[in-house]
Amino acid sequence: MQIDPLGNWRRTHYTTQIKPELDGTEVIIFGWIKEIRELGGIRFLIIQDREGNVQVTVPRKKVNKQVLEKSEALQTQYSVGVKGTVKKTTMTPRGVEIIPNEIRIISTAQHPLPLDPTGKTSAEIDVRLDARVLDLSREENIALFKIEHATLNALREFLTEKGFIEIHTPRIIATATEGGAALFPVNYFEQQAYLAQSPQLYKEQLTLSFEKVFEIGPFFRAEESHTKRHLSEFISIDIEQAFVNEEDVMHLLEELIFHVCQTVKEKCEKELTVLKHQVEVPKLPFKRFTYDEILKELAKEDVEVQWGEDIPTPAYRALGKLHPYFYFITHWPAKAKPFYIKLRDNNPALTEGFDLMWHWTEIASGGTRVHDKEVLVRRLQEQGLNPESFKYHLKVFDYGIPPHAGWAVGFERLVMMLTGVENIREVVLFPRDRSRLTP
RNA sequence: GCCUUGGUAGUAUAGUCCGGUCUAGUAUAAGCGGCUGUCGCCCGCUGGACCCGGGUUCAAAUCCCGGCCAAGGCGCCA
Repeated sequence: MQIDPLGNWRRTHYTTQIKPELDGTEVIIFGWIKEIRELGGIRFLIIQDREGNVQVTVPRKKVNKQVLEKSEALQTQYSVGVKGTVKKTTMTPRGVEIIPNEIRIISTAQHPLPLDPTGKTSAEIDVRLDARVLDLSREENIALFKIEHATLNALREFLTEKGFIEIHTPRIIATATEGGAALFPVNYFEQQAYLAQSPQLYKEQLTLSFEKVFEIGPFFRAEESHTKRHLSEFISIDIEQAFVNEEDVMHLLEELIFHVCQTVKEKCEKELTVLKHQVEVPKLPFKRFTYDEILKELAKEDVEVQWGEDIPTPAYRALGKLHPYFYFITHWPAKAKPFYIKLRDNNPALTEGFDLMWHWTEIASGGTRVHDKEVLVRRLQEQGLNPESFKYHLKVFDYGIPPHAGWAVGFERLVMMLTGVENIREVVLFPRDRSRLTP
């Protein structure tokens, strides 16, 4: 197969910009052959680019020899450039087609492809992830990741508007930041290091200088999880703010969720249609339930949870049926929250920590933090952690650390909510989980 | 890590319970041919598969054992 050079051809229009008003105009489009419908005397080519697709019509007896030969050599997934004349027509759904004057085959594809290029036969997630780049070229996936892009923009726009400064904390760390989740070890020259599980301690420290900070970035958990909502590498949206408490950051969080839902609903109408999904803009304020209230509700559903323990997944599923929307769970017991979460002044058995739930999935978690060094040391010990391992963190508390609060949102889980996708691996370009390290 | 289910052409599936006309069916993708208005085009033809190893049996895709792989659930965790 002779490959044509790109040469001096440059795209004049995306496929979606080909409109009936351009009737008679010569255009150059680039894209991939998604379908070929051959009717003998006439051949229809569906060319897809990242914006959509358009039909190129090749009437055998009316086109030149070059076009005829090239169109006969085409196979699905070939990358092509088409220079042609836009023709207004009533015979396509879009009301336009392109009659080619010249076709360049820029890149070929080896058949059989690992996935059905037309998408008529859908493949399983494992097969799709093995051929991920090809999978990502499906219009559903392009739509999905455009929504992710819009979500990220909306997040940054909102937090920046609220006066937060974007930061980047280290991914390579010396010790476990907060206990809890397992870490991936890394060889750091002659030292043992780990991949960060969260920016928690760093972002808290930075409230001393920048007061209001946020970070959007990947973190790593070496957990054995095998579920539709866990990854070994995931994106966390973290904020931390000085001189505020739990209530303030919960308010900020619900406003952020509202803003993101509204923005995506407005700006991604086309993408949501492709995904056959609707974003519901939630009503403010979100409902708030205390841990005790949740336990009582669960008891009514015959789901018993030992007071002080975390809520097990089946119990969350039951909760999701009772509350199919966003809601906060507050007043968590001290035992169920990490050492840096502040205990309530009037009842030290409870914390000023909260979770944001969407149906049965935990979307975010946060709270007021401990900013008293002595309390922090005591809390570390109570949770079986060695204060010596946290000496660099604790030192910062001698420099005038302000009272502060913050939260972290699981970005992929937020995107799942926005797109209606049920497997977290679908919303990650190249997901990492317990058994997947490639591609 | 534990539990459950599964592994059949490139993809998705039927067949597996109850072993034998299974020479393994179908759809889609691919190749060839036909067709001038398709839009999941249509029609005809062609090629393409039982995860690996062992066992039981006259006979194994099918039953048994071991392994590998996957999906999902649980725990962990966000």
